[in-house]
Amino acid sequence: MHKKFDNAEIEKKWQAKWQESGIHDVGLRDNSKEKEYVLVEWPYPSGNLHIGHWYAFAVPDIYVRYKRMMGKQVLYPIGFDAFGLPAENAAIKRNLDPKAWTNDNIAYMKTQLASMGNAFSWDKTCNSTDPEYYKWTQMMFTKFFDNGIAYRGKGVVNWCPGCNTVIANEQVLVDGTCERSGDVIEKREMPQWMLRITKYADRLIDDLDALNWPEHIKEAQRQWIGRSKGALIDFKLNATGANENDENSTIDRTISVFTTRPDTLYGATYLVLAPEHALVVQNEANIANWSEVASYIALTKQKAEQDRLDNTKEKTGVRLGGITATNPASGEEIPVYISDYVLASYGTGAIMAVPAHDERDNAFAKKFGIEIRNVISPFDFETKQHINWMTNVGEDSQKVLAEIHAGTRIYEYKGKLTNSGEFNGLDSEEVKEAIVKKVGGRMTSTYRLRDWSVGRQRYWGVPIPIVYDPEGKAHTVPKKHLPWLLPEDVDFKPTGIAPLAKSEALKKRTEEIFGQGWTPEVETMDTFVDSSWYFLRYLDNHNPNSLSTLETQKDWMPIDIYFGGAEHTTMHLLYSRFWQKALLDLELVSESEPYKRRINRGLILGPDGNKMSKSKGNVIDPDDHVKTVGADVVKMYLAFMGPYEGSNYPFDLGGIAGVRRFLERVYGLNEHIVEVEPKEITTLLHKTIAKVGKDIETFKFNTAISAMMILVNKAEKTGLTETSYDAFIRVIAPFAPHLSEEIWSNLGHKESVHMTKFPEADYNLLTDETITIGVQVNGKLRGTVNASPTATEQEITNLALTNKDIIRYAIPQSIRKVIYVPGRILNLIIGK
RNA sequence: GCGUGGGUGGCGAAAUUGGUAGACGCGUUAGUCUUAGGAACUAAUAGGGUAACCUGUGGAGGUUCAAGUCCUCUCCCACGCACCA
Repeated sequence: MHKKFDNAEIEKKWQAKWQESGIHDVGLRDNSKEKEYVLVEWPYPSGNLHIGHWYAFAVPDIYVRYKRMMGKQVLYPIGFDAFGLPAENAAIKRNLDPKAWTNDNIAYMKTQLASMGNAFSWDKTCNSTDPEYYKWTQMMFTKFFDNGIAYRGKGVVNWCPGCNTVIANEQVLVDGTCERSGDVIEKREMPQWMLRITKYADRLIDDLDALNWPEHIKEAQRQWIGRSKGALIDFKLNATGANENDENSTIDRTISVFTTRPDTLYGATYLVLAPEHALVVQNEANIANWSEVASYIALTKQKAEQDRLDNTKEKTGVRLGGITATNPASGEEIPVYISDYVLASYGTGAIMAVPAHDERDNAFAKKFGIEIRNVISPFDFETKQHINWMTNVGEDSQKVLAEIHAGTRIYEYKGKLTNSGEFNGLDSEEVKEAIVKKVGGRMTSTYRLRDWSVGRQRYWGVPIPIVYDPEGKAHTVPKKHLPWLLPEDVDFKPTGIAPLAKSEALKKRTEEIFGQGWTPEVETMDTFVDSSWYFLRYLDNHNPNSLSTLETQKDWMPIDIYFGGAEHTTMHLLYSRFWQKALLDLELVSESEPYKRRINRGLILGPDGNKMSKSKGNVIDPDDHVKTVGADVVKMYLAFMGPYEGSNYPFDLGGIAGVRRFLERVYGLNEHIVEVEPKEITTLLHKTIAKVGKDIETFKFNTAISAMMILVNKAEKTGLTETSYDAFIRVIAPFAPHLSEEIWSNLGHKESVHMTKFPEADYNLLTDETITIGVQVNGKLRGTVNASPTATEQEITNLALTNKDIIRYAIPQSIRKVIYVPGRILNLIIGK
């Protein structure tokens, strides 16, 4: 029976009562309860909540409420990651104060968040733009600086010549132009504040093993860090031009390359340098075709890294005229090229190219007519055996082998060395170190991961707490001067110099504190810094003396479960893990890993199947739906759409009415209360309790809801006892917190339903009296039989053979074999 | 291009992890009730076929008594790729 309910009224009433009684606050530590720290990624206050925020916060709230009803003390905080580009852009565009814009947004979003009715721990909240928050961000930065983790390095940025400033990747259009000025963006190397995350690369990979994360997330992190083991090998450079014998020649006579395949050294028939490689510019005088080289370098600066690495595109490059290198193994003189498929940021920015055994080198060598020399053979000449995969090649293996030996087919695997002097016939894996030793190289690892560039030439961020003495040496701002406040007398319109450089107040403050001639750092921090430690501040958000005490951390850390978006898999998650480890080394935290468990939620797409974005105009505003159908319905519908951890769902409001109907039925179920209910209802109730609990633990809220629907459908027909209804309301309470509270109170309870215990399933009540078993004949389903769960194979077979659907296919005499899977299926095999 | 995930009815999905494919919900169709319905209730609903049956989980092969699930190859889609957060 449907019974309409006034969602607006119910929500208002209970939200007020919850707030008044403070039942969602965590309060002080309760030693009688186990702790559970549930973290959701804090939002950027962009202006208003969209449906993605609901998905991100309201659905995990089911888990939070369930855990509380299971007797845990649960921390479920929320805050705002409020520094960032959008505030600054809004400020530039509409001439607003970024601080006011941000604070207005936060205030509005807080009221919207309250309308969700989540069990947020509002007593533990924070905001990255609050000086009481960012003073700790600055304190940690100064510690990092003192310990060599933060340093002044060099990084590549997007430079817009039109705006005369650095611009974000986001502001670069696909064609490589600036979204604001339309100018072609140039890659420019500039001095940058960096954090030495690469020093932690091995720990970041190795510590993944112990984490209870989905394997795919761990793997994505491993790939992102990209550890590869190989060798550094020096090649001698020769200038064959006029300057060769010049004492004053600036030529650097060796170049170091990184390779994962030192075993192929004899096959290195040329070298390739990244166009940005320092040696190229330094050797201008030795390079015969300098103008050609220079124009190629200029062209490279306009290319995105992704395009440079695109293997489907034709390789380009320029040979350095007048320069050669000596292969340290074979002693041969080989040509040197520059090409954009080699990146300055990876390895040493230079490679030895082995075109017979590397696809990219092969494509390049073919285009430039360079010798391709086979040095690894998949054929063992001694034993006359093909090695591993060769035996599986569908083609004529003799032909394939001949092609490999002739250098007309690439072979990228291990094998036996050939054309490699004294190493011929040896195993490619075993010979690596010997070759490296012969040429005076060394084994090492390199990483795809680069140090984290944290400085930004922007206004709306945490000021980097560094000042420079009159000699230009950097010093940290002492702790007593923190927070090192963001000045407000700033014009942040882009003019080519950092906004903070225009602040008189900052300049004056610096001189007053440190003395004449001292100048402030004018860069602010990347916002990923703020979100690298916020979960620590939640724990101790009012503490003026510590970012978070070790005692508090020991209570709550590591985070039991971290819900977030897949887009943060590599960057945010890696940065914050690094931050935690860096803090551990400084003895500021108690744990080496911040997140015990991580779940990436699916992505809610716009109705058109694209990612929601304001520019595409496909953003769904949840407020209207909350008004018409209610917060419980919106929340439950989102939970019902599909598994939480999973794929992407185009948001379609069509189904929301079904959830509303369901809740109306739940509300009307009190009209079906009976003195005695059928046993099957009791069984079903206990099955539902067990299933809902299990599904919440595994974030399959969708099937939990479907199980509750099945129970309600049944109970409406047969009736249920008040005890059962009472239990069911507690089961649904985490999903529909407002309505369940209303029903609970109507049932005469004084205490909040959310303060009660989640029901326990009685395992004695879980077994059905009869089960249905599918009967197959030769693997095809031909009928079903009903039997007791304890029936034997013989009894089931006998039943099947009296069933006329089945007997048509399988007469007893024809049965050759019987396969019985208890409680599931019976397969009768007939025939010869 | 590289990395990660995914492809099952008209739609969102489920499938006890190798065992009755499509639970649950939306939508649709027919009927009931109603002054009325964009309400509620009842029934049907993967496709083909009058039926018996046959076909069916992106595609092609394979393993198995049995494949959405395992193996090989392949096509397509989404997300991330370091200054958006």
